[in-house]
Amino acid sequence: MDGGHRSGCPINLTLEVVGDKWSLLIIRDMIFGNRRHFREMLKSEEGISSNILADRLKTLVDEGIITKADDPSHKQKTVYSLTEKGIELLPILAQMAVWGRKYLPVTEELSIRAQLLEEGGPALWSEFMDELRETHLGAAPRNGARQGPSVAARLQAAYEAVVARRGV
Amino acid sequence: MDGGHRSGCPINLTLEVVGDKWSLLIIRDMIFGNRRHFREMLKSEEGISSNILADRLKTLVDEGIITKADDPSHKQKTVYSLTEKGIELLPILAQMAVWGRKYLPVTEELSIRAQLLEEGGPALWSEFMDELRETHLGAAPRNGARQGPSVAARLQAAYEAVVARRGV
DNA sequence: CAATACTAATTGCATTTTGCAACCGGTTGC
DNA sequence: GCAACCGGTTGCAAAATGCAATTAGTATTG
Repeated sequence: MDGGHRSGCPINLTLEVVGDKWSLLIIRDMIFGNRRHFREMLKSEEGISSNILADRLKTLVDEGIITKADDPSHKQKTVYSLTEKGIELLPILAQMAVWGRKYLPVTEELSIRAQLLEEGGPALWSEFMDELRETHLGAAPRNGARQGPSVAARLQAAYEAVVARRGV
Repeated sequence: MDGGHRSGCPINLTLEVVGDKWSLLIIRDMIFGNRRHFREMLKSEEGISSNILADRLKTLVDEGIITKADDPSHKQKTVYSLTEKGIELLPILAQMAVWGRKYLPVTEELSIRAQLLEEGGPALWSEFMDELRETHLGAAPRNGARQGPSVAARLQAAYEAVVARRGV
């Protein structure tokens, strides 16, 4: 009747899908690190192991959060892309970043992106999500899209500036 | 050196603390259901078992997200309260509720609160968090506090109206 | 054209976490 | 005095996780 769900509460259902220690980190790497291939994701900051990564990618595909396709440039490569459902996880990640930055022992270089995202607020998240729709869904740039460097590029530049200032 | 953390990324650190299937449900019940005692929390919609509940409450206390105190009205009762750190998890829950309501098979009576929270936006979340500071931290009402029924009361009334309309 | 490195995973196995049900000593209200 | 309630604890089975080695096929390099 209910597909084996514990309850029909939206928070509970969300936790049933992404309430583990790895799924949202994979989404984070896809969104902020533009990682699209298995080997790239395997090099996550936190050291995910290959069996867990393979399992989570399968689950995320089944849940409609990402899609999987052959990479035309390399017969053995697989490209993973975010769906609209996956792109809209960004506000959850953003709020987690706000909370983590405020209350947990973050490192400066890994939280500079979170700081910019917090300062930019929902307007910046929205701009970023539009970029992700272009990158992952092949959507056309939205009307009135901002000129200049993309949100992804600005976040990356800020990260690299911190790394450069503080040394490798 | 780093207290055993996988990385200093704010999203990762947040997931290390609340990245499981139960912790945020306990917080949800404390925030939206005003559940403060062990036996109340045990009756969660999803059926948490007592050993898991005891374990998670201990962890949440250790992490500074909730506090534990004797209930003066009953020698054997323990009252759990949210800390400021715990209250500020509300935006994460709210975003999860938005996403879950949009993409997962929620039930109407369990998502009406999420709908009101989404419509009210960050301003309503902020008002709700101020109420929680009064209830859990003994804070004074903020200046210019809204008159009339509290956010908690409004959410509860909306829930009960749906239940009444649709039958038990 | 053979050696090497890279691709997305899979396998086996040990450890950890979860879930279930029964149980516990003490307290409270009737 | 007794049933219901209090916050847990215990024992045990099942599931999830973590690690290291391995796989079969593909691309690059000398």
